[in-house]
Amino acid sequence: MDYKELANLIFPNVKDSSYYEEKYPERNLKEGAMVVRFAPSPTGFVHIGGIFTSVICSKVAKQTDGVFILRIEDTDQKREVENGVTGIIDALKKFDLKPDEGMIDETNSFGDYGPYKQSQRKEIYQSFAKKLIEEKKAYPCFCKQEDLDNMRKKQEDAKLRPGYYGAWATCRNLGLDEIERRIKNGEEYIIRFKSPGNPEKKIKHHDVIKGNIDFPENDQDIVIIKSDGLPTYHFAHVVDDHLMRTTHVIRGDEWLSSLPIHIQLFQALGVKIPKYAHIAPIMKEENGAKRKLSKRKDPEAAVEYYSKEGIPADAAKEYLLNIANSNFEQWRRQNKTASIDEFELQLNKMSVSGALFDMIKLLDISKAVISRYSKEQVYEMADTWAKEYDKELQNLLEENKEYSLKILGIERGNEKPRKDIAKWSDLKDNIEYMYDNRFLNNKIDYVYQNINDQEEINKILKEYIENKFDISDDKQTWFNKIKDVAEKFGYAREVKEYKQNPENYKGHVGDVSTVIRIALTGRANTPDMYEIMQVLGKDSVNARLNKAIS
RNA sequence: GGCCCGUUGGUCAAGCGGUUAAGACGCCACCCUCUCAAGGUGGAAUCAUGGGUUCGAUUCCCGUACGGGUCACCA
Repeated sequence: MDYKELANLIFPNVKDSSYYEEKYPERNLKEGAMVVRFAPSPTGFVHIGGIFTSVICSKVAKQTDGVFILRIEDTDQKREVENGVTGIIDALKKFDLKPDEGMIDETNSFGDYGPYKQSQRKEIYQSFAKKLIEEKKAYPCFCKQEDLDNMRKKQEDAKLRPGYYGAWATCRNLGLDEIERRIKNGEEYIIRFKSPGNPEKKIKHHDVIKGNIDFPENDQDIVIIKSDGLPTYHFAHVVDDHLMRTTHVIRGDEWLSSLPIHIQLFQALGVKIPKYAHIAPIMKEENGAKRKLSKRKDPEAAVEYYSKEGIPADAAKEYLLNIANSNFEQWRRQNKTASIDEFELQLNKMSVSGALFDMIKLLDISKAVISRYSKEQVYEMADTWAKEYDKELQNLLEENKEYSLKILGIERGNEKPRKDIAKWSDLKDNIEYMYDNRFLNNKIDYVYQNINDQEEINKILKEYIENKFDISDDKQTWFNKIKDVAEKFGYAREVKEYKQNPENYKGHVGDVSTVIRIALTGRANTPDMYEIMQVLGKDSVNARLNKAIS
């Protein structure tokens, strides 16, 4: 028996690796085009870090006329969750991240380099594992978990580096006959890579984000094919990214330390090593300590959170882009209405260490993003959100769409649009009082401010509604009339006038307009009152002020 | 513990041997103003630490401290 026969004994029915090399040829792309992939596991929880990686991948692919692949890494069937792939696809859709190749549902994909789900690529991995066995670069290992545990214990007791390497790699030296006998005997085994590494030697690596890093060579005989026939991450990564002709592996930096393994595997296969960009995770501060955003502890780690709160996907993306390249903010200031597609992301400008997640900053960005939307866009997005999360808001918006649009249009589209909505869940409180059927039928708790004598208030409101208010006034006339009311009752027409000689007046026009505002809306702070009256209309203004008087 | 990586205001961060150490969020004050939001102006606030190298270190080197990652038939 020789190694070729051994390889045949282990993988009798797989194609030669050259078949796959031909099937998935070098891509014919223009110079500098980047082929990248987002490769999550379908474990049932889409982490914002995944969206972060995807945003970066998709951006970089688009910028270079490259390819953005969605590959599903489901080689661990124990952790897999039902509809996990669908969850990932839906999450990407929500953020408008469109892969150029990859999975489109639980089992189907599009693109010429598929399948894009690792469990469907079993034979491919086995083909390459077979090649390694033939070349004596991999071997079957019969060690049981128990054997490995014992070995580890001995190593620990002797204060040695743990692991399956060198002299500890007992199955490495098994004779062919023994291997054959044990396999034919039905013993369970896995395939290990026979590492040629020497930890005394260093390998040099240049990471696109992290820069130059030197590692000791790997000497662990890592598992490449598990007992269920599926590959481990390390092997799947190398085979897939080679066959998919990935140019840049963009992934979380928790992978950085296994890089020596990956490089070794690429070399053993005799194929080109892609460039790597290891991104730092998004962190969270807790009791003074930094840690990765955790799916168990931090609601904002879940993509679901953003949907629930009604934070627009655009806002989350801008925030993420801002974490990725801090010059994004500057670009945004100079290109206020441009699509983020026009921003050029640079991988090598990304931070080497993880940024703390800052909800306040996100919300600030979100306010700016929403302020740029047209009233129609706001309507559509808010309504879509409300359908799922807030029926009451949905009713409000839909019972009179034209009217709702008018409300949403207040102070929108100006030079300096309002920035008071950070998320759709804020909206109801922002617009609710504008609807007569709510406002007029509900009991309103008027909390007046500087002027709070009810008689005085009634005098002001009556004067205004009976003698002054005219819906057809232009803004200047409208405001002059409020000043008239102020003057009539002993309040300064101008705030400045009052501030100079406060003893001459009971107050100023601002106090008077506040009375009207509160009577009109039930609140002290609102957008521009003139616009509000215009939207409400004559009858509503009348009814509201009269309601406040009585 | 071994191996990697990192440390500039409260946060995100520019910076690449000589700078008054940008900018943004947040905070404070003022201005604008019919309220609020926005906007404008200004302010407080930073180079972890000890040694080198250098005419000169935030920047380069070494140590220390602190933080992060990783050491599976998980990805």
